[in-house]
Amino acid sequence: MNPLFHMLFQQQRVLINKLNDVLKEYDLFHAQWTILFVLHEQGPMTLTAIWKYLNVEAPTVTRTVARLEQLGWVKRETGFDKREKIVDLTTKALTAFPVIESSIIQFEEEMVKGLNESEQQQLIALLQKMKG
Amino acid sequence: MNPLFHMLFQQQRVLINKLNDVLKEYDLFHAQWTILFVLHEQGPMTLTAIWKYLNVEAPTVTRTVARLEQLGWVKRETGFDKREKIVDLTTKALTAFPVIESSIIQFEEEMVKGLNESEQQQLIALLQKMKG
DNA sequence: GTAATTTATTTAGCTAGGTAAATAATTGGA
DNA sequence: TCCAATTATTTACCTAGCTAAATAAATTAC
Repeated sequence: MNPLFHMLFQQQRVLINKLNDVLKEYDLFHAQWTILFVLHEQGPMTLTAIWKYLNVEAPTVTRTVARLEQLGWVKRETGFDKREKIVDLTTKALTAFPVIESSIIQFEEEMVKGLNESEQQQLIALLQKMKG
Repeated sequence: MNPLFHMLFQQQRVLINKLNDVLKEYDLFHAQWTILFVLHEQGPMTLTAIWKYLNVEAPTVTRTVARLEQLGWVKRETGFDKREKIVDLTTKALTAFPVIESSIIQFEEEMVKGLNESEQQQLIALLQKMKG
């Protein structure tokens, strides 16, 4: 196995586990947080808008949004087009958001503190270049 | 969300999907192939040796090895220490290995062809550095 | 205006990661 | 020696990707 690929896999798994660990305090998992983050950034979105934005498949988003609704982070309403469901943050989510976000930012800074600004840019550029 | 993290996540998902696509021809998934690869490299191993080597949790390996056994790629035998199971490749796996491996090598080369040797080294080094 | 096609979402079922706890065999200590 | 602790594996059950196919609503073509 190409050592670069192996490293990407390991790195990503470690990152997800650490992220989940930070989010544990708020009873969230990383994919759930990602959706809350996107909704906070973009405002109410349809399911299709979410999965296209995140570049994952529709059923994955359906499931995670359903879970977020159960947990009270999100509400779903049928749109004018009755096929689509519009997803929006609840007040619970809006209230909790800044606190969670600051935890995440702190974590992210901790994670990349081994790299200076230029190295981060370089890493992003190299990853982009690999996207053959 | 930190753009670097976001990119790592996307990259890894794209990579796994493409890998699975290559392996489809052989009725394998990437995690299954990884275990076959390790066994080919290291010879017969206990489950514990495998999950420590791959740096994943034991139940994940138990499940995947069980599936590989069902599919006839691998056999399990109890060791001298009756707690441990020793996993080994079947003749089917040994026969198919070179063919699959060459597909994978070709795929890997295709994937990194946007990067020259020094860029690959650089990328590995930067990822390593992030491992805070 | 109705039938065919497209689009949005969901359901079912697979792989693959994780944790927590159960079981069985081995090892160590009093 | 025998009981306690450790170790190897498994089971049960989460999250989170994926594909394929079902359903329902909207759009298009005739």
